[in-house]
Amino acid sequence: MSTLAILRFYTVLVKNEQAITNADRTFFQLRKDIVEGVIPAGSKLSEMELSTKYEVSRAVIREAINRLATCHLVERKANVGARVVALSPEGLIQLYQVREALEGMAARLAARYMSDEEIADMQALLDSHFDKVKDGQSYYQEAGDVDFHYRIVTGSKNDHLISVLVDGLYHLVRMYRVQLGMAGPRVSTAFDEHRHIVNAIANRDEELAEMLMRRHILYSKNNIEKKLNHG
Amino acid sequence: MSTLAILRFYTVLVKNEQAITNADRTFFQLRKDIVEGVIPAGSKLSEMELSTKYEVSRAVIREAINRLATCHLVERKANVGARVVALSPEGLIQLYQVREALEGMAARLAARYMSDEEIADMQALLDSHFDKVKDGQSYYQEAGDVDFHYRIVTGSKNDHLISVLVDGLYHLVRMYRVQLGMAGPRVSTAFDEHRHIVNAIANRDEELAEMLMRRHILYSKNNIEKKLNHG
DNA sequence: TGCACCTGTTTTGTCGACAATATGATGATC
DNA sequence: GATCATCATATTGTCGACAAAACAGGTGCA
Repeated sequence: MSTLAILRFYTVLVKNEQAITNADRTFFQLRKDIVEGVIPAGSKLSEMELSTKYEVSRAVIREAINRLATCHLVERKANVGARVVALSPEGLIQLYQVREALEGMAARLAARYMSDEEIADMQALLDSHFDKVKDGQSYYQEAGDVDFHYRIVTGSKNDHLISVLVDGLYHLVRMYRVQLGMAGPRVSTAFDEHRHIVNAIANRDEELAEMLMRRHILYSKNNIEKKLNHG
Repeated sequence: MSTLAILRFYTVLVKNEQAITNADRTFFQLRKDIVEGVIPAGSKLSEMELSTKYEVSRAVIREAINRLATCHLVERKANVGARVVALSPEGLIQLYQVREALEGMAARLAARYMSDEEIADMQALLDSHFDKVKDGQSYYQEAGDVDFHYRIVTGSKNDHLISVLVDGLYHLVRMYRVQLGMAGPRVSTAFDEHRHIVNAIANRDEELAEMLMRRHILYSKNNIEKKLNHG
């Protein structure tokens, strides 16, 4: 995955997040460093060390770490401290199991609740992605994929779904992608799957939309598992 | 719902939680008070006020409030403070949409991963519930329902699923049940549904287990909606 | 050698005080 | 009378210091 794609991804995912307090900024920075592996997976987070490194008080670090714990990016133990989560094949499988359930439901609800305008926008987005993919600019695929999934999830109009996925699981997904280095390909096939899902949503076919989304994520999981085993 | 059932519920849900730090205790207490309406839904949480009331420092209260925010029981705004979530028909519907997705997947995974012994235990549990329901001790139904769902979720062996549901959504579900006063009935029908789900799991029929669980939750949602509108 | 215990050090948990921001009331201006 | 600016108040954000708990190293004993 190119640096440009990473940047674009971040822009998409973080577009509505703005840091107000110092704790916000520290949280965002820490999250970025963990996801991108600057702080290694499985390593211990020392409050003192981080407070000197990021030039804020321990209270701010503690708040940031607590928020990281809510995204499941770190795990805290009382009187012991916090560790960055470890990446494992089992963890990846569990992550995709939850994605399948939640994003499947998101697609169903998107078919029910998205406005005609939102659907049209998403179709236009897909068209522009198609042009780029056709032109060989496949490095946009990662960002395009994220953009697509992001729109479906927000289209569900379900606050729980949105927050669990966007604030939580997606960062973990990205952490796996970046650190275990899976950029795809699966470009063209995934693109067709996106197209089919949007069509189902446009037809207001909830059942099909959910089924196609679940398959899409299942395929994606299988693809990643294959890479993990053979690569 | 009787006080006994409430107590039993809590025992089940909280059985593996033990308070280590002061923040733990305060968090549990605050969560209890919010779920049971001692602190009213939609009300503002003042850090100073709570710190005097619960006799701990503001830092402890802040940590507790942060954890409440991760369960979606309160919402924080920077430089403004935290409010207890408001209960609304829309919120209830969204909550059950997510439950349907997650617990459906949990049932599927339970059919895949639960050991024969765990399944046998669950069948025995259901038998004992059946005896009690038959004897007219229907006040155990609520606790029995919770116990059943809890076992399915943990049976999925999926840490994300477990934490999102057990640490998060279930408390919100309980908050709706307690404060909008829905104790059932639906006792006997729900019981049959439980039986069918366990049978599907015992047969290792993932597809059926998920479908039945989703219907079970959907029925439950419809039942509650009906109560909200007509009662 | 292996295990238990004690002790000094390090790290986390908790506290009270100060700084920065929002809130609400008061008054001025159109 | 309504709207906006200003200021006092109250609340949250941040900090540094102390208390309590875990950790590591060494010592004594079986």
